[in-house]
Amino acid sequence: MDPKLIPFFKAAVSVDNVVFGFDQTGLKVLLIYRGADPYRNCWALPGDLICLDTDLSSSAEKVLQDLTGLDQIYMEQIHTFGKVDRHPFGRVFTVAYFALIKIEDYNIHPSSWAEEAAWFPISEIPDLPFDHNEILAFAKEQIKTKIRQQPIGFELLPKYFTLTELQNLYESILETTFDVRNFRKKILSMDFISETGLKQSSVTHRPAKLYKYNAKKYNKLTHGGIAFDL
Amino acid sequence: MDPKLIPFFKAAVSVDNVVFGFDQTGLKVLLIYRGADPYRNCWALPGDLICLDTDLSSSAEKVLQDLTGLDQIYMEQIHTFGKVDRHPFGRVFTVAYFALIKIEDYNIHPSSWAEEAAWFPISEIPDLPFDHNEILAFAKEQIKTKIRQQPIGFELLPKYFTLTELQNLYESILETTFDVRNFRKKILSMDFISETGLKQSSVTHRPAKLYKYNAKKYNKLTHGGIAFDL
DNA sequence: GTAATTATTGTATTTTTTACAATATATTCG
DNA sequence: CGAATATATTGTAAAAAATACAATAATTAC
Repeated sequence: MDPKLIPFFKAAVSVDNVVFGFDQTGLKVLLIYRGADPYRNCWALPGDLICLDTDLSSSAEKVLQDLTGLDQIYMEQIHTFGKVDRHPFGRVFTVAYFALIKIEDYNIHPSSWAEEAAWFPISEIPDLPFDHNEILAFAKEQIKTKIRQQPIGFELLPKYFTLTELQNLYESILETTFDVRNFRKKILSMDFISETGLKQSSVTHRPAKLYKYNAKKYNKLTHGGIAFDL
Repeated sequence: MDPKLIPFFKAAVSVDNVVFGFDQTGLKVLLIYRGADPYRNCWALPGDLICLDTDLSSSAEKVLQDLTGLDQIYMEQIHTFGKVDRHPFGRVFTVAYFALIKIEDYNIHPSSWAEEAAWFPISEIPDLPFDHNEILAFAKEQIKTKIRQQPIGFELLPKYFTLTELQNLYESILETTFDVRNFRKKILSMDFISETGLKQSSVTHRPAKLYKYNAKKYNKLTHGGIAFDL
């Protein structure tokens, strides 16, 4: 390598994942308990340095899988953070991703140096190391924008869900409320969720119909240029 | 440094800027003619490796200024590209930014190793080195999305502009056409462009009124939760 | 003053959004 | 079995926004 180039090739790159989940009590974020320096014994976003023989997008998946066991997850890059002093060990740029998962469909297995993993309500996030609070705030804004424009909310719900659950999800993420009738009219008019014929069971009141998301119909719609917008 | 960490700290990070401009003939992108390896004597996006003592966002500005003389420009991060083999000299991650400028307000001064700088129509971009064509395609999509949701189009127009120019800008970027009456109604109803009292001069036909963008009004609007959307 | 060129404006129709409350279906308990 | 409880489901009228469509106005060049 040309000696002039050497000082440029001394950076590390990491990936930090903001994994969102949703249950009846609202939006959650997955944090791990760090069993490695720096910031050992802190809750933090699942993230790690990248091996330089692996593509960035593959690294994002690998980091998440190594720390939590999560595999084959919807992930999207959101932003790269690169303040000089953000990492105590040297110059580390971090690429943040967000992921959306159906909590009940996965067992989280903390591994590698992640000693624990747990879901934290979005409103009860502790102080996190590095610039992780900033990353999380960024991700939260991103998911708000995104969920209004693309049907990613379904990634957070079980395969079969009720319209009330769907509305709760939107209200929770967007921090607003919708009129029940208007919400249903709008969602159903978009025509990419369909009835399953099934109903809720083991509830102590009128059971709701179960619906499912129909990605094919959405794709057909968007190919015609129609945008999802709530 | 812990010996285990050494292999991670061998990456470089670069910034690549997609600078958009606009004139009567449409949307343009600023390219530079490379006078340095690799890909010497090629047109490419203005981009360079980052000095590791500088924050990422400052680096983006610095790289653009060093290569083109452009300073104090509206810039926004769009995506980070990190394929293993994207750079022949080693593992280089690149953070792409887009910038919007009023072509006539700036003189471009290619400097450092940029031998020339020139505006290329968006539809006539040559084959570019690295993954620059991919980056540009990404930026083009981004600007389409963004311009429909935030009043960034004004960054591309002179301080005083006609409604026809504004419409041409939107039609050019969104690759569509709007009805003249409806476009004007919508833009004016948003109430953040105002008449200047001035008119076009030295045109060989009825002169158009000149308008200006009023950022204060837009900010007042958005604080009330109203979104710009075209 | 006539031709050429672009700028500007209004209205009726359709579609979408909004606001608002009564009825339906299930379980539990007495 | 009936009443109480709890949530699910549905319709309509009014307001706002989007759309489709073409005639008139202001300037310069000849």
